[in-house]
Amino acid sequence: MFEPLPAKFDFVESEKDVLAFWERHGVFQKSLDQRAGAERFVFYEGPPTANGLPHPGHCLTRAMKDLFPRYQTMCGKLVERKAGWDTHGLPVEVEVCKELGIHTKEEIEAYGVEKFVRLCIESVFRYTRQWEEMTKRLGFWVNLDEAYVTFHQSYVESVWWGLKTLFERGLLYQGHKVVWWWAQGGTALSAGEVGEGYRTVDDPSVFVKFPLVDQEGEQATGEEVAERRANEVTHAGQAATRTSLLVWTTTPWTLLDNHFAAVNPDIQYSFVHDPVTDEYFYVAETLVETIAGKVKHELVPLFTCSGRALVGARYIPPFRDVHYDNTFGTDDTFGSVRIKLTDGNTEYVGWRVLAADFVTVDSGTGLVHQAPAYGEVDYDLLESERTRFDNRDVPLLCCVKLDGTFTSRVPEEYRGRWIKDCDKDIIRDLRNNRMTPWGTSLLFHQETYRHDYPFCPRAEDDPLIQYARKSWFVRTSEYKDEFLKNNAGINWLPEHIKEGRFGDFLRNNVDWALSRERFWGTPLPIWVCEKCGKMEAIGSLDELKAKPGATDGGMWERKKAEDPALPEHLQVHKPYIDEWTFDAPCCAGARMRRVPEVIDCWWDAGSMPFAQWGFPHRAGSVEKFANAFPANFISEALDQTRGWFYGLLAISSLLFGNDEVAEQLRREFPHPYKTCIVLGLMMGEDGLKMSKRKKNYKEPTWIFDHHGADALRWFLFSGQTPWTSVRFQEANIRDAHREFLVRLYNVFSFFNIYANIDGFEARDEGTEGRKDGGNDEESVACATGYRPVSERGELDRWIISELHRTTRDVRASLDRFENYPATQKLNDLVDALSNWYVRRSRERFWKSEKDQDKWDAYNTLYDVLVALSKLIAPFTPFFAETMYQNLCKESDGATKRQSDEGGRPVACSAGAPDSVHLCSYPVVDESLIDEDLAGEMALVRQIVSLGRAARTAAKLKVRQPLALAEVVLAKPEFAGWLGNHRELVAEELNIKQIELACDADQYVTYHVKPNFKAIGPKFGGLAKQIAPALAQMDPAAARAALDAGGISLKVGAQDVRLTDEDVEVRLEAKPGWSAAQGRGGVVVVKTDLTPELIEEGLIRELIHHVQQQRREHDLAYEARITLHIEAPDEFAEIVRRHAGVLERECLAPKIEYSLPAGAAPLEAKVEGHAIRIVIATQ
RNA sequence: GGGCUCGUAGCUCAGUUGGUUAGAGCGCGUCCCUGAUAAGGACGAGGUCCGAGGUUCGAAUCCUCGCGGGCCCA
Repeated sequence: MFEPLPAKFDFVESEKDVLAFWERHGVFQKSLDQRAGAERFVFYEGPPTANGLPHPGHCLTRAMKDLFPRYQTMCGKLVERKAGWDTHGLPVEVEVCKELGIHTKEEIEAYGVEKFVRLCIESVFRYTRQWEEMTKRLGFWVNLDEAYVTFHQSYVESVWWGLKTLFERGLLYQGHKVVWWWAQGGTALSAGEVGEGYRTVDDPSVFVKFPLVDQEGEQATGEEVAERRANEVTHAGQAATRTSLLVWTTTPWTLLDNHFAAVNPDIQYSFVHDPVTDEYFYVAETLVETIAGKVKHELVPLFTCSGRALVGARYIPPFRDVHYDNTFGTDDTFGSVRIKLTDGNTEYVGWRVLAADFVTVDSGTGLVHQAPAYGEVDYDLLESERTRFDNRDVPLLCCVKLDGTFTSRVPEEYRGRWIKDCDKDIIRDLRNNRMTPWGTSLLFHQETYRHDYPFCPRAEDDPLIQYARKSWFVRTSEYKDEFLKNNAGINWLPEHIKEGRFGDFLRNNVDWALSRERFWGTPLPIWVCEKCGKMEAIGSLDELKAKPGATDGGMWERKKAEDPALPEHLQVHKPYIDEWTFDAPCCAGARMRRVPEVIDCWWDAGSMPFAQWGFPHRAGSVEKFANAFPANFISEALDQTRGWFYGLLAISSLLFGNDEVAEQLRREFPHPYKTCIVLGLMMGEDGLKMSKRKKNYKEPTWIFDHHGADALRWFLFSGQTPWTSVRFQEANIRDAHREFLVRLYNVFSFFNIYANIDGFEARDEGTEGRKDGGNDEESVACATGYRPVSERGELDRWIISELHRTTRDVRASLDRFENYPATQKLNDLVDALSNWYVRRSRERFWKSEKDQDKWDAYNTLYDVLVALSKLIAPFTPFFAETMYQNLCKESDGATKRQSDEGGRPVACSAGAPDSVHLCSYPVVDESLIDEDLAGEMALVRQIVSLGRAARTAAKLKVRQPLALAEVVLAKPEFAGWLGNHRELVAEELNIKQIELACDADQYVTYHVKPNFKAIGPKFGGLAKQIAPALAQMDPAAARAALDAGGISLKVGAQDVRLTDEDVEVRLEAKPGWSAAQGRGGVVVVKTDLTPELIEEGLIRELIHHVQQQRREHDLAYEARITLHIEAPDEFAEIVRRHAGVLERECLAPKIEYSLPAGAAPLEAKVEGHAIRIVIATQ
């Protein structure tokens, strides 16, 4: 007996029961215990940033993270799944600030960093709870109880360990980074914030002369330079000394810190004469006319040279006086100082021309003023220039203070003023006061320029400026090649990420800007000597405390005493950690103090492979890490490419990619992940980003309550490839659910109903079991009427074969981490099961005899359903469990029947696992796959489909029996196949006889068409001409030739011989026949109706009405009835003749030809006969 | 502005190493079935595979350019 299924199955409610069942029996834990000691399949959880509520996109990520671990577990692997939470960073601070109604750093400090940080911790916990609920309800099995948390002391100390290692290897250094700086607020803004603040504004646009320094006496370097200088003299003679670079900028205030001018080495520059002032300029050749147009007078081009010929040229900057001091301990100008290069030569530190690829001729002059403190590309250029010098000694020129005002270094009129306010005065200065050595104004031209420029989103009137800040970096660029090598071995899905987005990012690697001038993050573990600046990295709190003279002044103890609830983890956070100082080893009496910065929280997340275990400080962490490194599989959405995916790879390559690593941890690339599935971003219903405000998606909890977790999961897995950026559509969830789960449920329910009616038992001790010859062990099949598949009928063998074909395909797909094709195969199997196997087998289940054929049907359907429950378990774990429990377990938990891995039954006493998730994933038994049978059945299904189309065309409904259909097959070998299944086709189409037409010329015309896939490679250019040549042949002759071994053709001058595989015979129905055509052939239906056929049709109609009545009366399926019928004599006569059919079909052993008194009859018209029916139970 | 990616039926999406009737589900139309039943099924209509060039015997598929959407970075 199987637990009867409710009339209305509630997927949502049943999922809650399943959740409780898993909880009660600790199934997740059992699934791990069961694999203790087994080979591991390592999974890393990318910690969600817990600063917002989860949305359906997060469900996709978590569903994917669940699917493959479940599958691998069922395949016998040990798959530990440690949850994690990303808890640090600006988003958390912003959230807290919103609640407090503050936003600047000063305001936070005024509020109190201690109080602020405690609010951050609380904020993090509030959201993790929502995430945990979603995680559980979705069925994502992950160990939440032992989740790693990035703010935990052990985690922070692991990160410190990594940073200390890198510091000691010289890979962690302090430098500058150009950020978008909000001067009035005194803080840098994140990219997101900057993006919000762009506005269109008019800025000054100035064209300024940078007079070239007479380089007489200097040695021109390179032929191109020498040629240029010779050309100058040729064209300008002595006047060549009156030459300037023409430079363009929209930020005049940055001119005070001009350091270089940049040209593109690969574009052409013109040397032009300005007849108005009688001086000479260099500008990009393509811009000469534009610029001449601006000043409304001619500029005469004299010769051109490449940018390369200008590189190295020295010039006088407009504000040379600003840096005209003893920066280098000399009294000379900045521009005439030469310092040592790494190659032993010397070079000027500034005010010369550099080559830079980023220079374009889109606007300006093709010569770009460089102020590295105020522009990212400018700064990068300085950085790359610095690598040429010993000690990278080139200074950064910066005469602007943090608050956006000029320092005292600049001319008096600008001192202390807001830089943007100075633009006008600077321009006036350039026009009126600042002159070239030959006495012309430095300002060549001035206008306004309309462009987008960012403002502070919190203070609309404050323009942001690019500004270089001191910052800590990890020298990742030195490991670029290692990164690329590592990446080369990673299995990326989709593949293009590897060389595309991710590969590009790696190839353009720049040093990781690690530090953040914020409060809530992992503190940078660098302590600095207050006297000499010597630095030291610390790897753990214990290490810190053990330092000579280490103390925090008793702060922690005091605070802890004040409030015992103070979380211990805060010991390693600001502001507490900042109190710790210790004796400087370098300078007597000096203390070591921590730098103020915290680090980028992406670094936290990227340290997760080792930090999740507290490596290397915690007991046992080294083993744990070694056991789970690298990961077989990770998966996150596309936006993580430069976030987590990069962080993991970079940190792992830096820390574990070299020979110094302990042998236990040494791994070949790739690490720390071998396969990475990159998910598409989920869009809202309107195709835009999901937004809580716009309500363009449904909350996960809403989906769970209305459709269920399985429905959502199946939609996510089967709706599209996972890297598609899918539009969230609620209707699609409902559809996916109906198409697959409801259909499967219907089959399951069908089995449940009839198995119980017929008393089919998976465990039937009353039936003598029989040995299973395929199993070595003393295994016994003990289901009702069990016999091996090979002895069962064709339909049974077919569906079992389909089951194993599907199993093979699904396993292959999942082994490749491809869920989408796997779901399609499963869908096909359920379709085949429901719409062919069950439909074709219904009679076998319904008939009253309990014969072998019936038991075969039950055993077959049972086996397929049990296997399906396991096959779908990783995808839809809830419904899989429901099916499994019902099919395989008594309600008391006893075992019904167990199969071994090959699907062969073993002794009942073996005991089935308690949960489908403790079972092994079905394995393929190749011996049960019959490819020929599969092909035949596919053809039969197609022929049936064509037959139905033909009937539809003739307007003959299936209830009306027909005498004959002719099937004309495209390929002769099909005939043998179809011949075996004639009865099946006949029955399905309700046509008495199916003929295979050999000579079918009366119904169809033949076409012989080339098979391009075959003839293309064979004949190349000739292929195109073969098609018309074939078409001209007499099709009959062509077919005859084919049978004789091949067609010989003359194509042009060439003789061509085509064999069987080179051509395809197509059929087309002739007009006038009720026929349908497909690739397999043509089906022609004889439409003549005989009186006998019409009579049968009438009976079918009658049966239809009787069955309708049974249903209306809600009769039990097996209830016997008496049929009362009142009909015209000729109709009653027909009924009498077919009483046997009625008895069988309607379970109506007794037929009365009068109506009982009092009953309200059904009145119907059957093909013109008015009849009245009453049914009564017996 | 740069990089990556996508553009296929009314909608949401597949489309295997380039091969000649380009698929699925939903929706729509016509109909069937009714012992799985507040289900199920059949058949049909619907496509210049974003546009333009190119490579090739052959292009939805490869290349170039353009248009439009998305993401990341400026």
